[in-house]
Amino acid sequence: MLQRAAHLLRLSAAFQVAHESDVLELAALAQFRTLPKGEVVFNQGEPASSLFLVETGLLRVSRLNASGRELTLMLGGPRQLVAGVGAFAPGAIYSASCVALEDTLLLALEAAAVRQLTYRSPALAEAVLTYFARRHADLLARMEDLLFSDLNARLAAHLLDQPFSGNGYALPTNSDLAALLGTVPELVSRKLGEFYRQNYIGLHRRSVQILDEGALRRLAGRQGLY
Amino acid sequence: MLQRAAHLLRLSAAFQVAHESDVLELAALAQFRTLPKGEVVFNQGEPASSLFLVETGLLRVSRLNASGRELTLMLGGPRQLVAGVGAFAPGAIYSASCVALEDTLLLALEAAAVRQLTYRSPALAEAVLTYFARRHADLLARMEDLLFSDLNARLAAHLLDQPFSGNGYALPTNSDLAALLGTVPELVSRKLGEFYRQNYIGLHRRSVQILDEGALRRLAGRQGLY
DNA sequence: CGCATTCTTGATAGATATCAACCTCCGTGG
DNA sequence: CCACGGAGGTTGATATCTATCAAGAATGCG
Repeated sequence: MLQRAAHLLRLSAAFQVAHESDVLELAALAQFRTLPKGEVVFNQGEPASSLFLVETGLLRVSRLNASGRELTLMLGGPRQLVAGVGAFAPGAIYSASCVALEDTLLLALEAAAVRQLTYRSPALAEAVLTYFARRHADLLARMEDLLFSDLNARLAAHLLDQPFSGNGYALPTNSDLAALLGTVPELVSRKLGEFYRQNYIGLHRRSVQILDEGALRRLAGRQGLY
Repeated sequence: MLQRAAHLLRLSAAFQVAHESDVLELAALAQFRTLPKGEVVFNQGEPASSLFLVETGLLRVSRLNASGRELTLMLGGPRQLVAGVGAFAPGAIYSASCVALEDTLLLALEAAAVRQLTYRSPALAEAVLTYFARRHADLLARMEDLLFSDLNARLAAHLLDQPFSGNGYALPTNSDLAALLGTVPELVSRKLGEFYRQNYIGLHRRSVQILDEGALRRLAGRQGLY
């Protein structure tokens, strides 16, 4: 179990370059946990007691705003760290909520312990600081995208970024897509319909295939994000 | 000079809780620099060789997007750190540009040296990590605000957040305000006009006074940001 | 005083959000 | 096996907000 935890830690982008002894110390503090689909991992505003590394499954981190709209900040799949920044926040309060979108197996690390270890180990501090800086840059890019590109561009970019394994990408619900793209379900439905009618995509039973990649790239107008 | 640098470092939010010996080491690496108003400090995409601590004056950090719109990410006044996150970015590339909005006196710290020091000193690592986490949370709040509140709310919040020292807040140009609020100059002009006509604010020669704080708070619909 | 920048304002276009109605699909239980 | 119910999807009508373009007015600086 400890070996498995160490293995997962070594694979993660956040801890990748940390020293081996740090990895082992982290692994000793870690606990595997299984979550059924739909389970809440943490809620915005709660004390940030843990951070999480996904082994298998998928987590969604999102913020719910006052008027009921939801914005998905990140999807955490295998090897991804969730609540990494939150665990270092002053006051250590989660600034978003997290739910399992699928049955998920994850490694939970106690936030306070990780903080102490990180402060003391140069290699770990380097890994974590670099990870934070990257997340910051990603967030800036995302913000700019949400602010300055229109929904056609965001949806096109999202579709292009899906790994089209075999035949088609199974769409999440329109609500979920809307939360990812920063809009509402109705507009997702409309835009998907438009793309379909213009033969940019094939669409059958919530399974999408890209038919005209050039057109989508033109709409996206930039390198992929999401 | 070294004492002055150390003093400034101790006052900054980012390095505040660091150990005294770290402060002295940082101070030894630091150089004061004076910039005339309008001077470019760095440009997006350049190698991030330095980070900056403002002693007096004002810096603007902003991103210019493909279609020519500008978004101001932060204003760095006295005691504030600029490019702190960028200096730790993988590849160490500035992810935004920075200009002096006023004549500015700042302390320049060599990024590579700061990184090394930060990795090695637990107290400094803690200060910097905490600072990063706070910036991350701030950025999330800003993003949500730009996405989900309308311009009335953003402008009202901005006005409420100004320190109304004595009689009135001297507005920056409409372009500058637009970059702060994520919109275009014309709309800033219109909204300011509306607020004035409804007697929410007094407006004379680019100097604003709040006349109806309640109305502005209602528009803002939340605690201040900006 | 004249020039250049910025500000203001109207007209208009376009994108996004909202509300409501209806439809489709799918699983469940009678 | 079929009927039912509910969640999610689609679509139209409409409102609102934001952006754009262009012209003229105000302002400040040399």
